[in-house]
Amino acid sequence: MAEKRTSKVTITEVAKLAGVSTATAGRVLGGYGYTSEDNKERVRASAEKLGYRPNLLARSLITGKTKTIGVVAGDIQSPFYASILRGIADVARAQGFGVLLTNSDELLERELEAVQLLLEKQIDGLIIAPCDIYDSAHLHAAVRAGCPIVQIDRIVNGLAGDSVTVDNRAASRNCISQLLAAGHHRIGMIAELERWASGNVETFLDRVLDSSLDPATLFPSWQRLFGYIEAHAAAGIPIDRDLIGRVGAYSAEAAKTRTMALLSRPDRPTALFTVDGLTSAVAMDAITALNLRIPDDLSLICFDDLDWMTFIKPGITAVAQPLTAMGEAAAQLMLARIKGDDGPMQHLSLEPTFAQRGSVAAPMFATTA
Amino acid sequence: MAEKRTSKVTITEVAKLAGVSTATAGRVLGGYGYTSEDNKERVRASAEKLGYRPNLLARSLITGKTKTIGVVAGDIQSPFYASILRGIADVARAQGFGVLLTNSDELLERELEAVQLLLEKQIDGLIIAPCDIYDSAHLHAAVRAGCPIVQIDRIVNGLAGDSVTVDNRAASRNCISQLLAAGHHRIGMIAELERWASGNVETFLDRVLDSSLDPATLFPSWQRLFGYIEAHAAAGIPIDRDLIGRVGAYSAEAAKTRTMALLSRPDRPTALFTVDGLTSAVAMDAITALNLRIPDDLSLICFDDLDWMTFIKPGITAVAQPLTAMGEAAAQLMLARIKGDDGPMQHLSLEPTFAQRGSVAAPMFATTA
DNA sequence: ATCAATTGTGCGAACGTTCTCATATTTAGG
DNA sequence: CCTAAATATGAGAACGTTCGCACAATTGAT
Repeated sequence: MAEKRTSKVTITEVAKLAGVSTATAGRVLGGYGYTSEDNKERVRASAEKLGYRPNLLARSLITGKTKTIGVVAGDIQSPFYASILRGIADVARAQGFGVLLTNSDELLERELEAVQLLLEKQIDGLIIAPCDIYDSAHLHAAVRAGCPIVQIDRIVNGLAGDSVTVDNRAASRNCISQLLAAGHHRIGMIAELERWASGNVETFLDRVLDSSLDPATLFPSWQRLFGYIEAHAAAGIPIDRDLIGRVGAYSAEAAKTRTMALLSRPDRPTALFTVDGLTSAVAMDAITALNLRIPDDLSLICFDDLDWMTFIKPGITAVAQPLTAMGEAAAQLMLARIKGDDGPMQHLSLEPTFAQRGSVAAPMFATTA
Repeated sequence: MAEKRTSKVTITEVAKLAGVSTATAGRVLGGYGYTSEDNKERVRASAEKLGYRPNLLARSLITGKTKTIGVVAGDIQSPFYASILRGIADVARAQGFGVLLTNSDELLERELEAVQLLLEKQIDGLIIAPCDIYDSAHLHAAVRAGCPIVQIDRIVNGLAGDSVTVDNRAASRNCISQLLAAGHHRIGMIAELERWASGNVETFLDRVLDSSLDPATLFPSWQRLFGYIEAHAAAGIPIDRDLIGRVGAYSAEAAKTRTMALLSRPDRPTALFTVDGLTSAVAMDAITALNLRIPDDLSLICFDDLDWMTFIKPGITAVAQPLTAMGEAAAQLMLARIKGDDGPMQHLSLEPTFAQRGSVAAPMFATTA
C-alpha cells in the first residue's frame, strides 16, 4: 500500500497541540478527574482538529475492563438465539458495551474454543447457552478467574453464575393438560432429548414419577418431557412410550425421519407436541407431506412461537418464550455483575405466554386401540 | 469481593518460572521467532502449570491487529441478517477471528454510533449493510483511516470498499416475467422503497424506461422495482401505478396497512410480488385475514425464501438469496484485505436460486377493467 | 580456516492509554 | 490570617505483550 497515514492520532499529539500534558489531555478526553474549563475547551478543540479517536485497547489494557461481553450461542441462525441476541445487544449498546459473538453449534469442542478466545480477548463477562450442564470445567474455571457468567436456557449444575430460563416443565405440563382436556389420550411428542446423565427414557419416566429428580438439573427438552409425564400422571392417563419421539440430536433430518415414522404409524397419535422451533418446522413439513389436516386429523401444540404460526391455515397454538426479554434480562444481570454486584446468584425464570390459536380440537375418532 | 486472585498470570511470571527472559517466553508462547527445543518445553510446561492465558489486548496494542471484525447488521433478529452473520462468523472463527456485532435498525444515527464504537475498539475490518448509500461520510473516513470495508446487500456510491450483493434487478425481472407469462396483467408489488435520492416513483419509472439510471446506485427494493418495470416494458404491458405498494419504511405495521389496502381494492391485482422477508410474512398474514386462496384468488412470488414457504398450503414460489454464502464471501473478502490484499475493489454478485413451488397459476378472471 | 548465514537469547523500548504521586493553586470556613 | 479541603496540572510508572537490536553460538559452504 502506497499510503497508510492518518488513523493513528494519539492523545500525546492532541496534548502537544493543546499545549498541555498527556495526563491533562487524558483527563478531559477520558472524562475522569479535574480539569479547568479553559483546558477542556483547548483539548477538545485540538482533538476535533486532529480527528482524534481514543484507542479503547490501550484504555482496556490499563483499566482491565473492555466494556465487551462475550456471547456463546448455539446457532444465531435460529430465531431462538437470534432473538435472545437481539435483546442482549440492545441492552449492551445502551450501556456502551460491545458484543463479541460466537456459535457453538451445541458442540462442546466449539464451545471450549469459543470461551477460550473470548477470555483471551478479555471480555468483562460471558453470556452462554452451555452445551454440557453436568461438568463444564472450563466454565467453572472462567468464574474462578473472575469472569462473571450468565447462563441462558439451561443451567450447569453447581456453576456459580446467574441464569435466565423459562419454566419449561410447567409450560409443557400446561400444553399437555390442554390436549388431554380436549380428549386426546394418545399425544405424540417430538423432542431432541440428546443427553441425560443418568440413563434412558424408561429410567427417566420412573425417576419423574417417584419424584426423585430435580428438573433444574436437566436440559430443556428433558424438562419438557418432565411436564409431559406429569400431565399424564395428573390426568391418570398411561403413557405409550412409543409416542415419545426422541430424536437424539439437534438435526432437522433426524427429526424429520423420527416425525414421519411417528405420524405414519397405524396407531398414530391424535395430537402432537413439538418441543422447539426446529421440530415444529419439521413437524409442519411432515404434516404437509402426509397430507394431514390440522386440527381435524391431528391437533398440534408447539413450543416456541414462530411467525408463520399466525397465518398458516388454522393458527398454530403455541407457547411463546419471551426471547428478547430473556436476552435483555441476561444482559442486565451481566452488567450488574460487571458493575460489581456480588450478591447471591440469581436464577430468573421468565413467564412464557400461551398463544391459543386454532390447531387444537377434540380427536375425531380413536385410530386404534 | 473477598478474593480476586488468579486470572492475571502474565508472561513475565511464566518466564521467571521457566528461567528465561520474557522475550524468549514470548517467542515460544507467541510462536514468532527462534527458540531452542529445550526452552520451548520448559516455557510450555511453566505456562501450563500457572494456567497462563495470553492477553490479546496487549498483543493487539503492539501489533496493531485485533483479529476482530466488526459487523453492522440491520437487525440480527431477521432471518436475512441472521443467516449472513452466520456465514461471517463461520469463516471468521475458522481463521481465529472474532466478530463484534451491532445492529443499526437501518437508522443512520445508530450506524454512526456503531461504527464509531467498532473503530475505537480497533477492529481490523468492517462488514456493513450501509443505511445511507448516497453519502456516508463516516464510511469514507473509516476507509481513509485504513479500515477495510465490505458492504453487504447494497453499495455506497463511490465508496472504496468491496461488496457482496445479489442481482436484484435481474431476479425481480425474472419473477415478474414468470407472472406475466402466466397471464397476469395486474401484478401488485409490496416494497419498502424508502429512500431514493432523485425523486418519487413516477420520476423513477421514467428514468428506468429511458435507461438513464444505474441500478447499482440503488437500494435493493428500488432495484427490484427496476426489474418489475423492465419486465413489464419487455412484455409490453402498461404499469398501473396504483399497484406499486410503496410502504416507505421498514415497518411491519405500515406494510400490513399498505398490503390490506392493495388487496382490498375492487380491482385488486391477480398476482402479488413481495420484495423481502418482512413484506412476505405480512402479505401472507393479510392474505389469510382476507381469506384469499393461493393461487386461485391470488398468485404469489416472494423475494427471500423463508422456511414456512415450503410447507404452507401450496408451496410459495420464491427467490432465495444465498445468505450464508454471502456472509462467507464477505468475510473471505475481508480477511483477504486484512492480510494485505490491495488489489482493485471487488464487487461480488452472487446468484440467487429460484424455488418454483405452487403459488403461481393463471388468473381466474379479470377482476375489473 | 574463513566468512556468511542461520539459530538462539536477553535487554529495553515500544504500543496508547490511565493511574499514582508530587505539587501548585484556589476556595471556604473559622 | 490560617488551615483544610477541593481543584488543577505534569512527570513518569504502570498494563502485558511484541519488536528492534546487540550479541553469541552454531551451522555450512567456499
